[in-house]
Amino acid sequence: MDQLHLRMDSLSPHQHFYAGEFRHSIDEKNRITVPSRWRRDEAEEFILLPEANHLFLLVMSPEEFGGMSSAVESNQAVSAHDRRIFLRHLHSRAQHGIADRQGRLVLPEELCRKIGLKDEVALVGGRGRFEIWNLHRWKRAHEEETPTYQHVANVIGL
Amino acid sequence: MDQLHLRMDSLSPHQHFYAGEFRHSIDEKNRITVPSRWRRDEAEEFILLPEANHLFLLVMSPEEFGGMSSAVESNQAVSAHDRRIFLRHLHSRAQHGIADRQGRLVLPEELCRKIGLKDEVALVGGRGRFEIWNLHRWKRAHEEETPTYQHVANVIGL
DNA sequence: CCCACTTGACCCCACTTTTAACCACTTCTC
DNA sequence: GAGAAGTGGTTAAAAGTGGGGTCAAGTGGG
Repeated sequence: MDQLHLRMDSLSPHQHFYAGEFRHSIDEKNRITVPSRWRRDEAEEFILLPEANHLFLLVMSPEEFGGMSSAVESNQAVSAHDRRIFLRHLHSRAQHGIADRQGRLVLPEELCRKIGLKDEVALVGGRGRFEIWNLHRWKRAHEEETPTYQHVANVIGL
Repeated sequence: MDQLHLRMDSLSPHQHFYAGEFRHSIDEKNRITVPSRWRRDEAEEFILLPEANHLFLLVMSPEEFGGMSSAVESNQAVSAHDRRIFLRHLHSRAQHGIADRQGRLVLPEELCRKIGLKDEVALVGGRGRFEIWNLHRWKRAHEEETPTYQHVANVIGL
């Protein structure tokens, strides 16, 4: 199983970097502006992937997602059965998202409800992907619960 | 035969994937609308392949099916006899399906009955193909499998 | 063997709902 | 102060859905 971890970490060497943390508001139509520094071209396309227990929303490029998918698919450390199940979950949880010309991403209603994205949210940079958190939850995880965050971070490999 | 499964999982040389899970209704004429994001071009042609024990219906492009077929054919890990049997099953189970101009796919009556596709169904994305499930069965399967997903997900770092 | 009738597939039209494109204004940054 | 970034709201287009009409293939009877 450790090989899987290694594989995911090393998959896209050319990966785009999203640096920093932004606090934006999400409007009544569940739109959120992607920070201008994180945009690459107009009419940008993203894949939205809620974290397993709806702690935050992962946002990445389709290429990144494709790489993730094929990394799982070709990983021989896990049984074929488990890979099938996992791939099904991965793809079924993922959603398409397209930014408008103002650089805003429209998030599905259901996703926002489950993750608790309303009013103020935090956009947290990462490698190849960034995360959208409920602001209060982010503050808690980041500032107050640093050890727990550290632990999660280690698992995630940030 | 397990090697064959392995092989089928790892083919898809092209990167096209269907992201997300849609809950649509199937009408009285057994028509189901393919989500617009999943459509490639007008008058689209699909291959319908019921899963071995009628758990769900696999839908894919003819090219994908061709690739699947030839991958089985050229797999040297399985005896020629087994390959012949498997190929015969594969081709006998497969059916043609064409979408109308509204993007709806008409499913054969018998297939719907066997798989239990009526009223509400779930369209589950995948790599190079998507699946059509009876909604209740999908919910059950999805929830039951979650622990396994959690396990793998933690390792991968989602 | 041909004709009439039945059945079912397919195509198109009309309506409803959802989505995304666009415009205008405010705020922030340099 | 100017330009870029972010926000709010309206409008137009596309997606989804239901139903009806038409044509073709299949079937049975004369």
